[in-house]
Amino acid sequence: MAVTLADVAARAGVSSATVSRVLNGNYPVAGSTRERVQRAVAELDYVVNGQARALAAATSDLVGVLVNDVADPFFGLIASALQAEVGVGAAEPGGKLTVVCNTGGSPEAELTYLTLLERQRAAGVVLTGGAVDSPAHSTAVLARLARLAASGTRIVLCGRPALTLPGESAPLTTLAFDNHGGARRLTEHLLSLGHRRIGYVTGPPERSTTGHRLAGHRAALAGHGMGPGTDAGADADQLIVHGGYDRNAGFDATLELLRRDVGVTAIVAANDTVALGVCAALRDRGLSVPGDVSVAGFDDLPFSADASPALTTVRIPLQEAGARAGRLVMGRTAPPPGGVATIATELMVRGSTAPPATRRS
Amino acid sequence: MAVTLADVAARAGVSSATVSRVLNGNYPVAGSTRERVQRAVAELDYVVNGQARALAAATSDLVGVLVNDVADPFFGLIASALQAEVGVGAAEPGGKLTVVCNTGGSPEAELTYLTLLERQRAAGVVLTGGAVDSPAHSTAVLARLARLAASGTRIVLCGRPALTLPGESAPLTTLAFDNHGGARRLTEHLLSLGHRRIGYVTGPPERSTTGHRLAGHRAALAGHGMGPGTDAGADADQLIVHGGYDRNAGFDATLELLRRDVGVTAIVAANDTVALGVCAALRDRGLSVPGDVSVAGFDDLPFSADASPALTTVRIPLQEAGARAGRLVMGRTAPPPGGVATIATELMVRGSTAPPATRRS
DNA sequence: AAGCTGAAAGAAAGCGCTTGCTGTACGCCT
DNA sequence: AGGCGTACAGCAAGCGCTTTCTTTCAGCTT
Repeated sequence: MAVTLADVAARAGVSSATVSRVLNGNYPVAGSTRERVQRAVAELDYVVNGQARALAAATSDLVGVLVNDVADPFFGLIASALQAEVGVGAAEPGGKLTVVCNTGGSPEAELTYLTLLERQRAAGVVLTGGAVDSPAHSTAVLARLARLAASGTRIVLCGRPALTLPGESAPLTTLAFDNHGGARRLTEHLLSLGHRRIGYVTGPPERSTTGHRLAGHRAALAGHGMGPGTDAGADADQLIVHGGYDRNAGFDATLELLRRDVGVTAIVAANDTVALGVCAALRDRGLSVPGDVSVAGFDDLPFSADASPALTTVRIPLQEAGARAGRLVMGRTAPPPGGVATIATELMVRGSTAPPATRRS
Repeated sequence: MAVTLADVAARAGVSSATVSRVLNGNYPVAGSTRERVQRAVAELDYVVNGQARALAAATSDLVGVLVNDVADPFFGLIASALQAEVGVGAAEPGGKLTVVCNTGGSPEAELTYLTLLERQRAAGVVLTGGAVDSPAHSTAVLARLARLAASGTRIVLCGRPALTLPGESAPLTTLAFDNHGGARRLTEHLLSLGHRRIGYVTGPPERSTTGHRLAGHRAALAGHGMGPGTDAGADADQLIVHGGYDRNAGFDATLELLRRDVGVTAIVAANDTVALGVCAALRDRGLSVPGDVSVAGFDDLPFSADASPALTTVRIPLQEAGARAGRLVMGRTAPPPGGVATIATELMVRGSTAPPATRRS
């Protein structure tokens, strides 16, 4: 049915080995022969069978990327940039296809997709966000990754905690986001505006990012003498609500915060999506942003600049990170020394934060 | 290096054919033998080589989806739902990996990825949005699709114009969005609010969607006696600005519309992203939405409900469409009769549209 | 003119799997 | 008891390519 190498060879009057060599250009072929072969290829509209090639040459044209959900702009931006980097002019030899796997944050799905990618002998795998910090899961993932690495699959972690393979000294290649620093600067910004009662809506507890951002927030408070041991920090826990990474979590958490009646003048959200929910809840209760309560997010997703008021947030250069992960997984770039590179984050001050309303006590 | 079928066979004391049969479960194997094989598989941690399997069985575990850009929520939602549908419990036999290809709307990229997918002998291909309505391109794409179809690759078009393979009577399986109807109802909504001067910012001219939406808009106007031939429709062209699908296009187009000073009381945008730009431009000029000018979008992307004011728009059930495309491309669902199914759109009335401000003439 | 070199082409052995066909041994029928 | 059908299991032939090793042959050297 389909045209094969042999067909092309027959038409060009050469052996299939020669055709293969013309196609791959890694062996001397006389100019005239090359031309004849190329003509035959064009005439027959021959397209190499990637599976046969992969089997024979023990290579693969696939790169996998594990994301929570590619519909989430956070992951979409990473995946998009990665794909652009990996796909290269696409026809170019070495250009690879990107397999997107939505894990939904489920450890089982993550393992399953890892197996599927191993089955396809993927050339590389990029793991993003979704890490669930359970030791059991980490162990299982590590086992899979160890086998992948052993079989030559390049592995890159992007925005998730560094992982060290058993028996290795350096961790796997990792692009870590500076969540801690970003969160710290964000809270410092609020403090410098004069806020002293700052609510905080966390992300899902099992996500490592959640902890890092919260820690940054606390570091900022501590730096202003509002640490846990201090007077000002006495009811610090009351200002924190545990949420999740979606809009509704922000909405509900905000209602809870208001119910506690702790007098917040600002609320920091786990990320921009949550911040949207926070704003919605505040408006729902008749409070204006930032007139009554300032709101800040994290990630600087595209919609954040267009929200009204525009959201003060912390920018993570997701596209740069995705592109860099792409280069790393293709082996076009050397891994950072020590395996781990930290991606800087940047405070974006916009309209959703302002000094607290002056009120008589 | 890697564990092969033969290794498992040796360990289980059977032939590799038997191992293959146990793995595929498509041939009778005695219970005791099956068990022994399964134990060997587990002990050796065997993972089948997908490429070898694909070559031998002439099957593939890949499904490709061509999108403009997966970072764009419009495509991200489709891709995500598609992936979820196609990936099935993932381990399940028949679960396929989704290859995401960003074409950036470029015809060449589209062709290149189609070739790449043919090379991998993809089991199916879903083409979304990005169609550029140039005849040359259509012809080239058709040629590629014809070959793919001939080799058994299932093809589904999602949100792009139906295409008929040369020599075929029925078009390829297509999920078409009812852009025309949605746009018509949207404009009718504005008309019924009392708007008579309605600006329109189009999408990119080469996109088929652009034409359909604009046609729907015009149909609504015509239905209210405001067609091109009428008095009211005399300067209809002045009310239309040609734009693109991004925020800046909306911003610039709006400024242009205001510059023309045609007295618009409402602006319909090509899509939600554009609408965001429209709102930004209006605010930039000191106009309030919907106080001074009503604004409407299209697509009902997730951020639209959270914009403030919340955006009146036309909902396209992108996730349903993606999931359905997934089922079709997997052959789990029969194609719609006639090949083409139209996906209904729904008017979502929210806060960004209101009756025009009463003004003395 | 014989021998050598090196470039170019071919033969053929796999890569790891599936599957049609060929055994083989058992149970069952008559 | 002899012949058959049935249920498994194995053999071996590919799937379409890459790549090692061999062969061929033109062009030089001495």
